Amino acid sequence: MSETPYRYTAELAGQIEVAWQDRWEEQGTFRAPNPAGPWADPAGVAEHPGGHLLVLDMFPYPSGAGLHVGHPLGYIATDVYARYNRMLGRNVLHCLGYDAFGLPAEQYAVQTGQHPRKTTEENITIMARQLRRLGLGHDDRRAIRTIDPDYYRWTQWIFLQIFDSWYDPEAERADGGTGRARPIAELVEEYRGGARPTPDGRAWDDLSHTERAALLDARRLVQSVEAEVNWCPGLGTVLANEEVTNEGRSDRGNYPVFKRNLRQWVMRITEYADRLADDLDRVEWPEKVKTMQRNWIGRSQGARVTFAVDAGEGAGIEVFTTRPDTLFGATFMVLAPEHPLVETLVPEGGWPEGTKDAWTGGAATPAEAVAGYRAAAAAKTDAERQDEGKAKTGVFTGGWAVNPVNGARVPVFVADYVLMGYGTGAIMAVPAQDERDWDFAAAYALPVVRTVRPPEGHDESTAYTGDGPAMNSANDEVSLDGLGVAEAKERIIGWLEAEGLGEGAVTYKLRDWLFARQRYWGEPFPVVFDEDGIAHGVPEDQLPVELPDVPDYSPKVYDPQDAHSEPEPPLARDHEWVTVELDLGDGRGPRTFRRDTNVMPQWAGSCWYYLRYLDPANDAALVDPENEAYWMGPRPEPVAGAPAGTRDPGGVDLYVGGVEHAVLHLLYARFWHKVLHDLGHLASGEPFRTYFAQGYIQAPAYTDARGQYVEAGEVEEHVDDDGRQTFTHGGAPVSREFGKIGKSLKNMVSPDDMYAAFGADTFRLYEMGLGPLEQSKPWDTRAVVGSQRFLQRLWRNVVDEETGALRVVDTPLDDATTRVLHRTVDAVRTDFGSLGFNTAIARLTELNNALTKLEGGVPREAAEALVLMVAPLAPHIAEELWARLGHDRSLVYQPFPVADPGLLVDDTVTCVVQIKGKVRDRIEVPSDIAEDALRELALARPKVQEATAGGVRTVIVRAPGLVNVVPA
RNA sequence: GCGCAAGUGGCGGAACUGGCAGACGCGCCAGGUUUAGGUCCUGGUUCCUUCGGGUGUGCGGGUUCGAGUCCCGCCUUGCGCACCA
Repeated sequence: MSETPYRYTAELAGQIEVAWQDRWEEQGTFRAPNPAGPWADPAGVAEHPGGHLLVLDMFPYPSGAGLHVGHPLGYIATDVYARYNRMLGRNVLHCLGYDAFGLPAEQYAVQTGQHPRKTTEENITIMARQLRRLGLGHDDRRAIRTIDPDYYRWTQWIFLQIFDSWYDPEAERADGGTGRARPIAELVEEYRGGARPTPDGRAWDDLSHTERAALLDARRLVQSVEAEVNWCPGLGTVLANEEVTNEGRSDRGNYPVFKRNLRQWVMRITEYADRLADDLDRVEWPEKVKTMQRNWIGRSQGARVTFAVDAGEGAGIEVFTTRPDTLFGATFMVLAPEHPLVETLVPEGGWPEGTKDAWTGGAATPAEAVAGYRAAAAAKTDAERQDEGKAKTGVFTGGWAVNPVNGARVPVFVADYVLMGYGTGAIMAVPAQDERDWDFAAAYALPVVRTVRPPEGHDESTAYTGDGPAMNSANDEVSLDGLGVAEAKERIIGWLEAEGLGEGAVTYKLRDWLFARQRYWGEPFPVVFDEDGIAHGVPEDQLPVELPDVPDYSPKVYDPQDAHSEPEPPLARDHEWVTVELDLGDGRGPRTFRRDTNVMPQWAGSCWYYLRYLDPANDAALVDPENEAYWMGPRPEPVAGAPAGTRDPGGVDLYVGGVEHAVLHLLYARFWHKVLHDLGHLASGEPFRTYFAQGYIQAPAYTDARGQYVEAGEVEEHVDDDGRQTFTHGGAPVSREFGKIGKSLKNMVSPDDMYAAFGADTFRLYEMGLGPLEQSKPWDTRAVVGSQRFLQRLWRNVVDEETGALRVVDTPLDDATTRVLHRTVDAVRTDFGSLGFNTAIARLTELNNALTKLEGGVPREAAEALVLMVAPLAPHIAEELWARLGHDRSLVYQPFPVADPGLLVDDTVTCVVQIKGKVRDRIEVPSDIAEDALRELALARPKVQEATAGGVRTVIVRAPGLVNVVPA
């Protein structure tokens, strides 16, 4: 029998933790009242005079491997923040659901031969157990799952809202801007009423069924387009641009991706490019993430200019340029190899007059040269094109164009440094002011005309891309000479527009969002096709379109290198499901349709889950508007750092998650949110007002002599004679590195092990105490014991380890401890409010240690305050101690301790006396000492006297803490 | 190549607007408790030192009475972008 049966061991911690988790669940402790909807509880809402707070974690994906110790970091942080805010009297909504559709689950299911629903649900069960054991204060009623028909019914509903919308760039918005999504029905009304003429002028009612559909489909925010897409044979599906890595491989699975022209569904996110870029000013996000989104959107301002072509009539080559001011320096043109005009430019027969040898690529005719170059370019992936470095290659097309500003004949080249996917796929080349064009000009002996005067000392063998006065830039009608870049741009655009040669223009790097996947495990499209191939949304009252339980859910995958394979969705194999009789409610009665066999990408479910959290049981709307306005509506004040005059867009109060979703999820969700806002479904204009990018926990991983990872748990550590650490695995030396926790580095550490060895509270405290939340930090299981010691001391300050009796005393706190207590309260409040949990823990540790050293037991006042302050971090032990201290209600809604400002300053402070900036002496002085008095006191000190024997040059006094004496 | 972060003890990290560098924790050292080990408790722990002090926040300069903090130039690491016209 142990002498300390009431010691706070991992075992006791476990008992306490599970008991409180049960109690919280039974009592619905963390259920946040809603103002409206099926769970309307206005009285409950009114009980929170402190207002409301919506705290959100990134939607977790239930992986088959279970959680590792890196996963809970953000969940713990938001839980601490949420619990702290509950104690401030706020109505806090915090919950967690599961993003459970998607590729990994499907891949896993295919591998194991089990249905993805089965494996997914098993994974959710495991993860839910692991998370529950952490003691997160989640509203358990709101744990939604994307794979549930009650959920994806609304995913499909949102899809239909977007499908049935068009973007009206002229429409005014409530926020004063122009451009917003409107229901397609309004477009129909405009056509029908004549407010908007049809392209050929016929009346709407005279158009055929298919003609009308074509007109509307061209305007919808979801469109089926024939476009160059990313085809991934290894996954058997097409992918969005955002899902393809820089190396031209799939984000998931790392398979090769090929460019293919295919007809596919896209969401017209490009219509929102400006707003997605501009509204970043209105949210509080890490600047890094805002920059990533801005780069991805890639907005650039410039002009479109048309160059007439020698050969054919009309057409001409349209280029986009950000430097229209340099038009006079355009000495040649370049088209992307895929550019459709290339063929029309190539003359029959041999090389035209003026062709230089370097331009021909050694071919006998332009046709041969161009065909050869295009074939070679087509055979390369984007990655291969880039791998070849910056060396410029290309061939002359044999065609000539005319520079519209000076009539100069300029040769037209094809070169793969111009990309078909950006701008118009054609450029005017201005070697003097563009490095790439300079390189090309140098390689192909093309002329260079400087049109911006470089500064003194500029290397004449390079392009000059900076600002400066224009030169060589005048014709009979317009002169830019002497103007700076900005003014020159403005003037030339004015002239181009007046002459009908071009116009100011904006282009974006952002492409429309390819939305369909030829896989099984996702939301089916709520779309059917009629006998004319026209797409119709499934009527709302017939949602959800349930994912059928097909016998063969494996996607048709191919050799990953087989670029010419074709996507084949698994749903297409279920002929019974594909063919359906429906009444669309359009007065034509039930008819036979063919279902769309694509499924939505994984992002679909995670684009709006935070909205469903607000009202998960609502079957009349995706969220009751009053609930959305309450939890997410705009706040009176804009976020910190927003430009003057900014209106708050609303959104989640705190969103915590990894930065890996900086462009994908965060951009898609903003897009959907804005569409729903435009259509009047949401009061908020942004989903995430404040986003905090957390760091990762890294764990040691070990490689053997061959560079292979070995199981980290089997590695032995040694210290050699020099005190250096060495590591061995099975006797053989291995080397250590730190990396992402997971199977591939064989360095998995499970929270389950931490629960067993220390308890959840210790684990929580350790993760929060490691360092700043935004930083990546190494995991060290051996150091966890420090957090356990803290809780053991806390426990011992309240409970006798031998008898289990209460140890606190009902004597008043001494003055010094009172001041320590109040200073701790003050510091901890500041730290909790700014997610500074590591420093909060340091302060609590100091207080705890101070109480430990008190003679004669810990006064109740201090013990209770400490328990309350520890509660957000280590809620179970805090609840247990609170109960043992005689309280019969949970401390979750207890007011957080308040510091008395009068107790934050001491009566006396230690003043530092410096001589020439070096600390030489200290004096105890009253904290309200006057400057002059302090100066006298300092100058009278023997050490100062000694140092200033030769006189005093100056004395700096910063009462009451510092005096710096500078001897002459 | 361009852009953005960050470099502080053996380790993770503290340090508000320039004002006692190293809070708190791990590890390590010493002492106490214990038959012993572990636990727990107390103290110590930048480096050098002739024990007076000197030195010290990636490197080199600068501003200042005073610099981890501000300025200039480098180095290293991490992240993002990378022919985007």
